[in-house]
Amino acid sequence: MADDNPTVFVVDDDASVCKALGRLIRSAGLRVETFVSAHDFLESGPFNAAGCLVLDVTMPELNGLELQELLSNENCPLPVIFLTGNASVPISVRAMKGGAMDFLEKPFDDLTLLETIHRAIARSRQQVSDYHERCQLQKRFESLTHREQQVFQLVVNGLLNKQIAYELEIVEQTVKVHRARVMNKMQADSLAELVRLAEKLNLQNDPL
Amino acid sequence: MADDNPTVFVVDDDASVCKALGRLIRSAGLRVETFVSAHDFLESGPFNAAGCLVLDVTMPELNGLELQELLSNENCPLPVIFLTGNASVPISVRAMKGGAMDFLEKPFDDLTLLETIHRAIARSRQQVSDYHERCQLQKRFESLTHREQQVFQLVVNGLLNKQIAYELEIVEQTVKVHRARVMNKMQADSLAELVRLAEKLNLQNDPL
DNA sequence: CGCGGTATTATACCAAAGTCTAATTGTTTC
DNA sequence: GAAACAATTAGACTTTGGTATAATACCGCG
Repeated sequence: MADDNPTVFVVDDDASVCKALGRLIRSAGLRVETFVSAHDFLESGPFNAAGCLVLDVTMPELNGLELQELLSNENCPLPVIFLTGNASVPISVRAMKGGAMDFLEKPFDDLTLLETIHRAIARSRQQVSDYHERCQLQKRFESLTHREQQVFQLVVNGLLNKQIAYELEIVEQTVKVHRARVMNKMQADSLAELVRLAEKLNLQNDPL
Repeated sequence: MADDNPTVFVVDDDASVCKALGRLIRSAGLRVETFVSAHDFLESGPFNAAGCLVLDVTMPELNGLELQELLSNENCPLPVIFLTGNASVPISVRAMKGGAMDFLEKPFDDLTLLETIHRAIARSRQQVSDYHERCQLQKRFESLTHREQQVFQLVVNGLLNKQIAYELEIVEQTVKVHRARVMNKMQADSLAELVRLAEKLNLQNDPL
């Protein structure tokens, strides 16, 4: 929806590998950017569009696993595919536990890699669109005044206007005013929708 | 809540390994059952209580990976921890992609294994309780008549009674009757709660 | 000080939802 | 065929929710 031209980022300290991978991926009709170090890659950020990352595990300075961890801490929407020549089980397990899309040993099958890349991009698209949606929601929520947020919370907890009024020690009419503004600002046109928005915002259910 | 005595199932074709693992896990205060083959284990099912599975990868007949896949197809609530002597990267990756909790190489650290087991059990508890909640919900939903299910769907889509009446080509009063029965049978005491129940039931939002 | 934003309340009214009683119809089941 | 269940509708009534207009009060900022 946003950017229908996803980029595959290739990071490998071996320039010839970068070149070969770039050629392969480009041949599949995808945009590619290659980097011979994690630092080079990081400088080209930030990454908020869909895409994926093809990563060599063993690199000087910042290796593949470290880069993966660093990115995941920043909610980077790029799924990671590891490539490696001399891998060990603990490393591959760590990579997968870290949320890697796949972990391929060289020499790998070109088609396998391309297929994995396509799955990664599909996931990335989903992540990016979810993220955007959540951002917009969050923005709307923050546009609510404190009182409106309180009323929002209590409304989606299922309380009646009169009960909300009692909780907040105000009058029912005041609740109605806040409630109407909540519906407007959150762009919800039914209570059902408002509840769903609250769920997406992780508004707790129980807390009084 | 349900069963506060989780069982660790150990499956390894080497009886002495079973024995040693049993001793170790029991020493941590957990209930253990050991099996020397996947078939033996499967016959002791079904497994609907919390627990976890400690699994050798290489076994005759049905190996660890195959057993994992088989169980995951049945929504088995037992997280799997793999143990292996002679592992390869592709196998560990496949295991992790299959949702394994961890993949440990022998010789492994006892404490590491126990810690992993505890995390697995915690996850299993969550899965079991989610599953039970979902079952109860599903039962309630199925206790609704067809008409009531239709009304349910349209209500949580945010339609007004009169709109629902128009959709179903009936009169508003009839909708009210169905709606009241839905609230009763679903044990929801507010529209907000009903919407949340619908979400948990994966009732689609849009479809007319 | 005046202006804008927020919170509050009152009044009044309409629309929507919930409840209760009661009746009719069709289907299934014993 | 009677009993049980499901679906439907009518009528009457109450409660709740939504909307509009208006007014008061507080606060911070320029």
